[in-house]
Amino acid sequence: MSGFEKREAAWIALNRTRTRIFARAEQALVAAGYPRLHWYDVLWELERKPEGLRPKQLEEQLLFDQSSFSRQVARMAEEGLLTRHAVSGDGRGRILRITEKGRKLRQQMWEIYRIHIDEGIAEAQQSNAFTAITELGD
Amino acid sequence: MSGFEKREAAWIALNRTRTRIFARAEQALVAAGYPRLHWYDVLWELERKPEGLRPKQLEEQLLFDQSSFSRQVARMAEEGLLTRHAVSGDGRGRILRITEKGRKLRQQMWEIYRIHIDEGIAEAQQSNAFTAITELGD
DNA sequence: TAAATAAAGATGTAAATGCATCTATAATGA
DNA sequence: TCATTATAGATGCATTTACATCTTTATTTA
Repeated sequence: MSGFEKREAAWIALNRTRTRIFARAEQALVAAGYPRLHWYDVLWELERKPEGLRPKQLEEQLLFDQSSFSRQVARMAEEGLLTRHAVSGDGRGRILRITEKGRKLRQQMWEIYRIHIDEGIAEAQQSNAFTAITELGD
Repeated sequence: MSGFEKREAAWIALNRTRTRIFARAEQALVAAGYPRLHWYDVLWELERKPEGLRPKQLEEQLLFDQSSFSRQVARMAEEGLLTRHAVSGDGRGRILRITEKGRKLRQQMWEIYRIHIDEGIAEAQQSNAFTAITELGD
């Protein structure tokens, strides 16, 4: 197997595992009446930075489209999950901060999300989905 | 590190790597005037099954939403990438088959996609993104 | 410093998505 | 066999996405 073929096999395993876990977790979250994982990701990044983050930073971190994210932020603010503040020293910018409601929601979502991470990774491991990754060599 | 913490770390690495490669590949495909990867995936599955596949099978395989996929298939058929045939013995069903145009497009998309797989997996490897996966234990 | 350029974020609009529901056919079972 | 239930796929409709563009403020440069 060539280097590229190994990397290709690793990609397939990676992508499959990720897609399966992601789909199951989202299904469970929606079934429980919670938002989807791209909202979770924003809440999590904001929770780790109590001083707040600018939309631009989050877009780059999470690889989100700028305009879609602008509206996502507006929706999340409407739901009371985060607040948008003016930035001292840059009149163009905003600082996003998570709210208590946002923290609580993230925690509740995590209780569901974690189950699917745990089960999904264990399942991938048991079915040897990761051998393509461990056999990449160096 | 507990078993769960290890699996959680593996998930984070997995998800990050997948997201990065996926985003870069899609960006490159769109920039080159090609469709996105969920079209690619359908073309690829169909190319591997010359006898054709039913929408239901593809939905399950690729974890697509039924109604969205129904319309995606219609768009792909409009573009001449696949054909929809009646199924003998089941008046409800359809059989999807890739066309020559579909095969050609998949090949062209692959030439771009493969670069990002190769680079992205190599990069992840070099930055030790996979140690969380190799250290999962047994 | 004034003009030109860049950067951050918002918004108009067309297309895509996803839930609920519908239609048509198949399978089940009383 | 006829009525009930299940399955495959399509569609109405409201929401979300993403490209292009716009507005506002900041930075650069002539």
